[in-house]
Amino acid sequence: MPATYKDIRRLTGLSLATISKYYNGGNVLGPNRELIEKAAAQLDYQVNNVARGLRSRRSMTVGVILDELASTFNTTIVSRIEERLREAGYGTIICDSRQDAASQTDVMRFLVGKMVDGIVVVPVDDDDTFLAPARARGVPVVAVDRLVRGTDSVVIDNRTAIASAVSLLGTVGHRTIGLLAGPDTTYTMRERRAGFRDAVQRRTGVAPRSELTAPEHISIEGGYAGLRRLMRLSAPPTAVVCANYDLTLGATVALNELEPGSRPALVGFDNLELARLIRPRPTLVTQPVEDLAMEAAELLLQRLAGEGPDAPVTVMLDTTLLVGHESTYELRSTPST
Amino acid sequence: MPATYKDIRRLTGLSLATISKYYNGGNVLGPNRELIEKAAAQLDYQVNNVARGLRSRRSMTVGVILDELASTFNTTIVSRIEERLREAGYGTIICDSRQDAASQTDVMRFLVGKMVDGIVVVPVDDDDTFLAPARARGVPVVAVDRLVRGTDSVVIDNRTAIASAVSLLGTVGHRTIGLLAGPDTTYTMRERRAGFRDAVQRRTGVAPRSELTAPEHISIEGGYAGLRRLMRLSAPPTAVVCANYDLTLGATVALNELEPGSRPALVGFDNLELARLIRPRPTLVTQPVEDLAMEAAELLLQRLAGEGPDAPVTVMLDTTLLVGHESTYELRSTPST
DNA sequence: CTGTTAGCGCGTTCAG
DNA sequence: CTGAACGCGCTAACAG
Repeated sequence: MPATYKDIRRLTGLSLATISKYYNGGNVLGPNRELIEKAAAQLDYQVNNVARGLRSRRSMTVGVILDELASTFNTTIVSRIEERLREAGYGTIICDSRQDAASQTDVMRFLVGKMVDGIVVVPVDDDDTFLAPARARGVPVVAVDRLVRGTDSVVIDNRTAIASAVSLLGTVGHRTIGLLAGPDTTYTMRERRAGFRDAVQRRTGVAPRSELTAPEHISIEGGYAGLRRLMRLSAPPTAVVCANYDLTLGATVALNELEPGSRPALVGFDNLELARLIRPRPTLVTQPVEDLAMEAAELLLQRLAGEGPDAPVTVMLDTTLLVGHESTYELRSTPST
Repeated sequence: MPATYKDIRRLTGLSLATISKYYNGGNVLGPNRELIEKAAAQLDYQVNNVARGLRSRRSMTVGVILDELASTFNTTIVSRIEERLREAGYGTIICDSRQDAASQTDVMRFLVGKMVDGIVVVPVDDDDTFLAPARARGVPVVAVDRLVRGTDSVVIDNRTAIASAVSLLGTVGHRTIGLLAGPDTTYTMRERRAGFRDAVQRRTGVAPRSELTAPEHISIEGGYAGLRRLMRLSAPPTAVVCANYDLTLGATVALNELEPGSRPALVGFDNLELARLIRPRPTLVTQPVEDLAMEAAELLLQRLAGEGPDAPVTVMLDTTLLVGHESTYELRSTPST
């Protein structure tokens, strides 16, 4: 049975209002402060945030909905967001929608029912109807890694990211470049594929053959199967760009099974942990994942404080092309004579 | 401004008590049920869980404290626990203690202040004083992957896990076996190292030289550096057991940089995702991570329901030794003549 | 600066 | 089975 203001009142003789003020940064006389502090220590008192939430209409919790918890990208996002929000006193309720739209809808209702003050979401697809409960309640939502119309969004510049990879490969002589990317059902993949096609078109004057950009399942196995598929084409690519971490991982495994001489150059996406150790160092499109998370957290905190512009904000961050150490050789196209 | 019972009363003419009963599984007449349902739909009514929590003294949220969010092991744990608890109506507040004891203490206070009904924790080390706030409040705690005295714990049989790896290696002729493990500051690593020493002692009659079991930093880089260190010994091991996923990953990278003929046999820990693709398939000690999570969730739900034995429960699960496909060759010791 | 008073939205008595 | 009344712990007016 936790202690309450009443217990403190009993021990100090002060009124509830004074005690409340003490706990809410109001002005309380020195002697009274000490009285309260002593009583609180003795009672092991802790503010009841539930009662406080009922009164103030703020639960001091936010919801984070992830399309998939088991991904490095997302855990980094959550970790940073949680850290920043906790600093500000918010608890982070996490929900994994497991790439399932129906489950995402359930989770949204669940969170709104839990009276969260705000929501960060990495949506499973482009259908934003699941946001309805939050919108109806006026609960602020920040989308991460997806551009959602009518909602604050924090994304990376996907087109430029992929274009820079294509550009680098083109510079070192590659003419036939393949892309390993997921289906066009998400913003991210659509942008990356579009960025790829545009970049190739600009460089060569023609769009890449569709078999060079066919969608794969977004997974390690998808990357593995995808690279093998590309290399079996009648005119296989001499270089491959991967549009995602898992695809990069799978493609790397497949690559290592090929004869050294017949391996295409590879530009991967985002796998920083391993990148430091694998030799030759792979060339990578690197997302500023932590910045993405920080921007999302700050944006949400702003909304929670009732600040920020009236219109939805879109924050777009730049990626970095991390060129592999011994990549001059690695990236060079094998002469096609 | 969300709707309340009062709004429903206005639309139905029923009393607050009846409406409350409807939402709490009580007996309400058919016609009245329909009335309430219609009004609720019209008002887009949702129960205010904060108010409910104040009254019922249950916030219907639990806290999960992780020593590190950015680990596959932990994300799997969280994902499953979150799923199970949400089914039961509980929200999961996640907190990353980032391997820092002080931060772990902060987080515990934070969660208790948030009035969580229970806590699941993967502690950073053996010091359990951080549990004090939960104990003082009678908040049930379940420890995962660590044995905590006086607290419900769900762990794996670490000693047997490592012993089975040593046993397999011994069977195929290895006499000098190295271990890559972290320092003895956590239960897990202590058990695994002890299991290793015991198993080697049983097989050979003597304990392994300490340089064969020296602690490494638990990370990909630690595994990388550790394997290289072992191979530089005057009498290097012909086989190496890794006591953790990251160490396995790093050791694998280092292994691939060695001359094929001089590579030790490797038994890894837990890296299921990659294991399906890497050839030859590595031999792995596999933890039942999902079961671990489920047991923890069920145990906590039991405690939340006020059930279960009076004394703390320890659940110990078995691991599986997943023998690599082409491992008969891989695991065989190179004749040392 | 402090105390008094009146709820926040809901669950739970107890009568009826 | 239903309704009226009270209070969970705290905050937000007001008075003083």
